[in-house]
Amino acid sequence: MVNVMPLEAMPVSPPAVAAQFALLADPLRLRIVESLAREQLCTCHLIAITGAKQTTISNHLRILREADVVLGEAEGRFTWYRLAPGAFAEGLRRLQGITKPGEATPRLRPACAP
Amino acid sequence: MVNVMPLEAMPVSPPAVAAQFALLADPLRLRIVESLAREQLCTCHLIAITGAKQTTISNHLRILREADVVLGEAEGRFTWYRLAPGAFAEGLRRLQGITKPGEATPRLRPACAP
DNA sequence: CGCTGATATCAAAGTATGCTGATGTGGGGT
DNA sequence: ACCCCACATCAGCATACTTTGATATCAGCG
Repeated sequence: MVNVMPLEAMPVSPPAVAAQFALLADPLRLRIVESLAREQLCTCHLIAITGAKQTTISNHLRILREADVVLGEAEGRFTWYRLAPGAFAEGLRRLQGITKPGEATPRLRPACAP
Repeated sequence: MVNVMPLEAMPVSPPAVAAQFALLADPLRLRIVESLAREQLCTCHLIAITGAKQTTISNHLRILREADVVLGEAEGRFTWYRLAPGAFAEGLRRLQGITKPGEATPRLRPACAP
């Protein structure tokens, strides 16, 4: 038996989720992701939007591509990028779990007897 | 005139939001935050839960404290930590904006005429 | 067919980040 | 008063990350 748990129910280990947040932890990469969430764009657009150098943009796009959160489709001389479906879904779920409680956090255990 | 925009409506610049995601970008820090989202804990609990060294935990708690996402309350020899109210709220909003569309991303502009 | 523009890749450099060991502090129990 | 425990701080090290300039690729156009 390898794994009978449905994908959605399978817990994602902290390292994997942290890696998703790490993708959003850079200001420039965050702007790229937020831009691609609105519309498809090619590299040159992102260069114009962000004001960053071509090499820098290309680098971040590779990072996002290798993390499977953006998809690049070569079309002639251009490469159109868009957000991968379901990208950051797990990160969103975890963040909702963190923020949700809202109420005062309970103190469930006595001081220091792990 | 200085600023008449209500706090909730004021846009948060990418660097500030990226900094929030950066707090969650480390696996250990993510575990700490998720633990504190459930219940108040003191340093020794987090040491036991995570298996990390005291110094490491203390370091991350200082980072989280200085970012105003956790609150520490000294009580005798112990320091009880809890998530600050409203912590990561802006990060959550931005992530919802990124994930929300769901549908296929439109291609709004022509190739490269910024 | 050679040139230009869009983009990817690579190596170098500077900076930031996390972990660790040593050390300081301060409360509580004996 | 003394000692132990919970916790914080600091400096050093190793590693990872971002940016940049140089260079390669590759499609379309004259």
